[in-house]
Amino acid sequence: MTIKKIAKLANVSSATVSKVINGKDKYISEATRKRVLEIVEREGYVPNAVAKSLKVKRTKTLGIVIPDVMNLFFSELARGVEDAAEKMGYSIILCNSDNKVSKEEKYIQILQEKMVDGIILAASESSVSKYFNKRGTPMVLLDRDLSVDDQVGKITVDNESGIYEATCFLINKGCRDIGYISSEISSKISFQRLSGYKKALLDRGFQVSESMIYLNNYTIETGYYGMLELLKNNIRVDGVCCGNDMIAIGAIKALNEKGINIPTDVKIIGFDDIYITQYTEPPITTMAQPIYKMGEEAVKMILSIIEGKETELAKVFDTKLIERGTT
Amino acid sequence: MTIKKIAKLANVSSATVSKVINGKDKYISEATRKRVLEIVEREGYVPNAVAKSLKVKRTKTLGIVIPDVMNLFFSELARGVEDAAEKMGYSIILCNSDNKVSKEEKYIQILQEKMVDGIILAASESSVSKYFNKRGTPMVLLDRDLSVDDQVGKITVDNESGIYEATCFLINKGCRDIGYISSEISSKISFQRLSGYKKALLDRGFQVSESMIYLNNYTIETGYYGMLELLKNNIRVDGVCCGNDMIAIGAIKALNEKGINIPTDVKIIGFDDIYITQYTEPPITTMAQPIYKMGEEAVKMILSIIEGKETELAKVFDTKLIERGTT
DNA sequence: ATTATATAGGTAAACGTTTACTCGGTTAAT
DNA sequence: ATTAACCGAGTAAACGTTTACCTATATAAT
Repeated sequence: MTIKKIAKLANVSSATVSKVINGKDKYISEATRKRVLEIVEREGYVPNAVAKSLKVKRTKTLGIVIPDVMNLFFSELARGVEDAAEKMGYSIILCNSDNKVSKEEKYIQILQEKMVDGIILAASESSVSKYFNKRGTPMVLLDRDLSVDDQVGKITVDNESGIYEATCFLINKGCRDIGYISSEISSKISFQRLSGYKKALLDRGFQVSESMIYLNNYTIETGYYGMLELLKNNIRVDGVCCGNDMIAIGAIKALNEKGINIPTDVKIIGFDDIYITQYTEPPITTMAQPIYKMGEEAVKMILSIIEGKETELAKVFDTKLIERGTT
Repeated sequence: MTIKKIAKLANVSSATVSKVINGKDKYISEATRKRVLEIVEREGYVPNAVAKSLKVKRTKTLGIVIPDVMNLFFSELARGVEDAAEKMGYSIILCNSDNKVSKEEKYIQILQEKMVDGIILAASESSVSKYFNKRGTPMVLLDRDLSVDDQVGKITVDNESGIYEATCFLINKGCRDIGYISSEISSKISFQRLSGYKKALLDRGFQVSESMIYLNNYTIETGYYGMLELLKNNIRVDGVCCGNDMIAIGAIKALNEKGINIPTDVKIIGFDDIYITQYTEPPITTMAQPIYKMGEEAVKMILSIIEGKETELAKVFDTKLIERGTT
């Protein structure tokens, strides 16, 4: 069923059908309007959005590329994006980059070919600055900052001060030998977080010891092996600041296995506040990012760019301490 | 940049450009092929997939509608789907139904308008059988079975025998008072699971007590409050079979709070084997579904339907016991 | 010498919409 | 009575591809 066939059945032109379907029926009589609508209903007509998109040069579709939906942080981000997009009449194409620049680039190309109206990118850690935005598709960087020369929006969180506060919190709780487990500093956020940890230590009169720092990935495994490593290399460690909550989960597992009590013997603080942290044993104290909200903001920002509105291209959120059982 | 402009620059027809871009260059001289390709590269030409789709009536896009990506079960399903789709050159549009038929229907309509080549649906629990598949878009039901009259593919797991085995396992481990916490039986899977639990009890000479059964949702909260309820209503309970892993997580939290030891005092078994189960404290014993694989199979099946191949329209996987710390 | 086949490429319609523009007719204003 | 404004609807081009079909030349086969 096409608009033309509907038109024939209703004895009107395809223009008329188009108008009534799209509610541009100011100059359509109530009689024809009803008749057309009835036939549309009766015939089970489904509008062809791709034909429409070709004409109006707009797909009402957004692309989102994230490292991995199975990661709770990104699934919440994705959910925030999807919900906000849906409210505004947009669909989203989901792409998992696995933190690989090659996949990321490939996806961005495909999204541009599919003529998405905008791309929301949680860049892989080793992402380079330059994107061939050949089509000039509007883009906003989410969570992961990138020094990019194109005009792109940015939604971030203050990582350095977040980890700074987290570390200070551990110190205030009485920790004296505080370790740090996180990802390699191949990305800006990783650098900023490590920097926050070191700064806090120094500001409070502690020393930074490389044996107290374990860097690998933002994964549970890193937390697990990192904790083991810290325990092996140091006579004592009574607190550890984790680069994110996944790492905290892994660290807790390692401590549990070693029979080390949390929080009595060692205190743990995470970062992100993914929703599972409230259900672990013990529940994890963490520096919360407004994850879902950031997803929402990303679509607000990109829609604003798409609509050509005057837009503030950078929005940085604050983190917030959520104290639970691991401190 | 369009194919026509490229054609002009290369002094060939748009047909020729199209042919070289799509590799249908059997009858194109090496010279023109190179020239066209160079100009394409130089001009940063990006093919317009929506124009192509309109012509070839195929979008290389699949729709997936699931209750919620933030749920680890569905995010793994989604990941399996996305990976398999990507390998076959397909993109996916992600839709969260929140378990609501209204959203589900709305999304299916939109997906059809966007002319996706197929729809993979993890139906909401109260989904009704009939879908207005006006366009006749190929469809496969994933995880959630539905008695549907249209010709749709189905990927499922043997729920009844899965829970049956889980319950038997608890019995074999010495449990005598086994509770069951799960979702309302508003869906086929919920019915089958409850049925498996009851059957196991009866087959082994136990009685089914309604006070030992708590039904609500497939959520952590249900597990938490359900466990509390079971404890309140029964003199003793030494084992509980959970309708899924989220419920198990909630139940464990409740037990931990009550200072009841797992697995000594009460044993817990979950269902699904979402990846977080290995990292909880204690790690959760569960009946595993091949979640990721089921996602992959769903796209294999739908592509096979799309390509008009002779296809077995039902695939049911077995569950597998994974013994960990809660039993 | 004729015919067949392979090579290289062009023409133009079609995919299903939207929309600027046109065209009568009716009503209201001058 | 003329003009202006409003109604209701139709015409046809355009969006960017693909592809069936056509043309023309060169080579090979009979």
